[in-house]
Amino acid sequence: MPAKRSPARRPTMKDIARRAGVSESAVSFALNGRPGVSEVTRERVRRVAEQLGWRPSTAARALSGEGAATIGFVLARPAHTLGVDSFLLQLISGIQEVLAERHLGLLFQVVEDIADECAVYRRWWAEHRVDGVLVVDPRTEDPRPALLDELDLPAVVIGGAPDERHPHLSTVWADDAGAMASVVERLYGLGHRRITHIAGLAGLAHTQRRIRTLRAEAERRGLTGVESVTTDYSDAEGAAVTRRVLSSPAPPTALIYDNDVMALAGVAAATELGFSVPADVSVVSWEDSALCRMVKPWLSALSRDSAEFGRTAARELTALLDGGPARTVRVPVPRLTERESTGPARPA
Amino acid sequence: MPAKRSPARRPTMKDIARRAGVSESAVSFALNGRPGVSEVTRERVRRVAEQLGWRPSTAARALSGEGAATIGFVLARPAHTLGVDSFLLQLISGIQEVLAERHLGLLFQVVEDIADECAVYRRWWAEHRVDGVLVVDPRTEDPRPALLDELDLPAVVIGGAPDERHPHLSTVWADDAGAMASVVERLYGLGHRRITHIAGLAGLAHTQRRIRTLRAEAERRGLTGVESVTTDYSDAEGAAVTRRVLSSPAPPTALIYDNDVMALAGVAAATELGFSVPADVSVVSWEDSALCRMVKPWLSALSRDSAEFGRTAARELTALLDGGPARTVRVPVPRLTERESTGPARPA
DNA sequence: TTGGGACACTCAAGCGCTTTAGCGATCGCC
DNA sequence: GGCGATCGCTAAAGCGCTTGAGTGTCCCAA
Repeated sequence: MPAKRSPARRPTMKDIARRAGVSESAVSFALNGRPGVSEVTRERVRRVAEQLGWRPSTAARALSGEGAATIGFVLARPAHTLGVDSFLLQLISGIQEVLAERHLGLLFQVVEDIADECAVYRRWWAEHRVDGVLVVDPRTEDPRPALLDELDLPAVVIGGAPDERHPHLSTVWADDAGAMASVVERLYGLGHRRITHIAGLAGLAHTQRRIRTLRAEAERRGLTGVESVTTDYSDAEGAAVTRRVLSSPAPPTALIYDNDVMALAGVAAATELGFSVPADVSVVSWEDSALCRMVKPWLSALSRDSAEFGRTAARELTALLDGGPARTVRVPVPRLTERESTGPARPA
Repeated sequence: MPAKRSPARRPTMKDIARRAGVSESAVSFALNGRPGVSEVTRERVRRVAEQLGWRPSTAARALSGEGAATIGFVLARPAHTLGVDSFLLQLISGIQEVLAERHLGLLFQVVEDIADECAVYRRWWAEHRVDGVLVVDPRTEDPRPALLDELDLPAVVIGGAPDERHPHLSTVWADDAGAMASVVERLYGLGHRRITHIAGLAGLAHTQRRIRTLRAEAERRGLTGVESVTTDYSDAEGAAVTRRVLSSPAPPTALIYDNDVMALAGVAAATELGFSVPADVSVVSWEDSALCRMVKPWLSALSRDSAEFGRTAARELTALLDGGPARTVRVPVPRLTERESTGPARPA
């Protein structure tokens, strides 16, 4: 009978203390860079710890009031919506980069809706699981800021507009309004007068910002054939809306899609209807990813650095954890990368 | 001066004990469904706990030897590779579904390479952070199983082939070999004799399985114009390889791509070279996602239920955590969904 | 009537770490 | 040379929970 594998035991501070010939407290002081031990002892303790491969137990740390060294990230999207999303993974990898440096863990959860998301925050808080959270997809009517405020859970909202009512939350956002204005400006310059914006989820704050800006820009120029249509971001709805608006008596000559997936589906739908891109209709994707260069014509798109977005958000959160003040930081305005899907409007 | 917000305090078992007029241990017994308290006391304690909104502190639990109620997931991929991957998010959402039921957290980390991944496992283990891990992208020469064995960390390998050398690991896998055989069978039936397989990363176990099977199937049929080319899964390499093989003197009449992104890029590249799909060349994508129906022609693809894959893996892991035996489970063979990108080979 | 369980519960130790209080020894200072 | 301050360290409590070892009560069999 084979001897039961002796599972490697994790060394504790007690082991270090014994080996170094000091008390546990001395070890704690030494390892945490606190005063109370001499330099030579500190060095010795450090060496022993290193040698033993010691790592602090997060559980013990958390229990003695040090925090869980973990930050939380909840994604409230129905599972099937998660298909192809370049933004998200990029964002997460950016977040990770920053968190990893500080040895902070990322607790990740996917839930169905905002109510579930709130429940998760409550649970995490009660379970002592996270020190702070990153909030995505801020809504127009959003219960989360108030909740996080109540729980006193440090948080940064990704993609939200600044919100005075919750001074404890940091916000990292891109200037959608500015980007939308510049896109309209450009399309207008190309001669486009009828523009349809195939937007994302109606409840999202940035969707509303884009819609409002589009309307304002249209009014400013006296355009009447401009509208926004909200969708669920799926290729199916993107295609459906495209077909609908292009079949109307006075179809738009330019389409702005709130993500790359819909833009792609939209181009396919337009082509099927006999519209040529960009000769008959110009297309702009509000998300630049590999997808945009995977179809002909290449899609003109608003590009932003999603990973950097994530890094910025994570940095703000760590600043908050370090006791810094809540801030609102704006990442660079997404820029329009013009490729092949945009061109001059066909003269009426 | 506004009163400092009194941060809500989390109730502890002591609070419950006081309110219910029993000892802490009684509370523990009651709440954990252990014998030692009467039904009426148990019920009373439960009510008080509920009322107070109590949740066990994972930190305390973990410290008293109960495990961290968390499972780990490391993704070893260079950040820029993470662009568009439908499989991954689906997989994760499937995993979540199962873990959420059991209130298990998912600690997620993105790293650069396998060495880093191993370091993360060691750290998590030493820090008491996770009870088990899910391993993806198994390699042919993979240091991870041995490490996890050494650390005695329950783990399930996703997408690996069964491995007798590590009887403590569970494995969840799809039968790539069978799927590849069926694809070759079908293409052969359509008259294709020269087939190129644009594979993924050479180091991945399933890449090798597919390559081996393709070679075997070709030999069995006496085909000589069959080869596999490994890539990094990116659209760029997918397109480049496509251009190269289609420019050769005897170009293949069928292309099998190891993911949807490359298939898409491949179709675009082929079209640019003047090849018509499927008239001149058939295309199969080894991944079915919304992408495959977003371009014309619609891509024929191997479909599998990635979310279910994730659920299965998570279930195996929880079984392992519950003390169950390591197992090897096979998810259904991916099936070829024929759409518009495959057709009869043009007669020589 | 009494001894022995079974039951319902309490006590206290312990998980690995932080932190406050305290205790000798050394040091500076007038 | 005596005093308090400082230094380097130890002892011990506490974080919230689990758990094995009691303790007291009640009931039944002998």
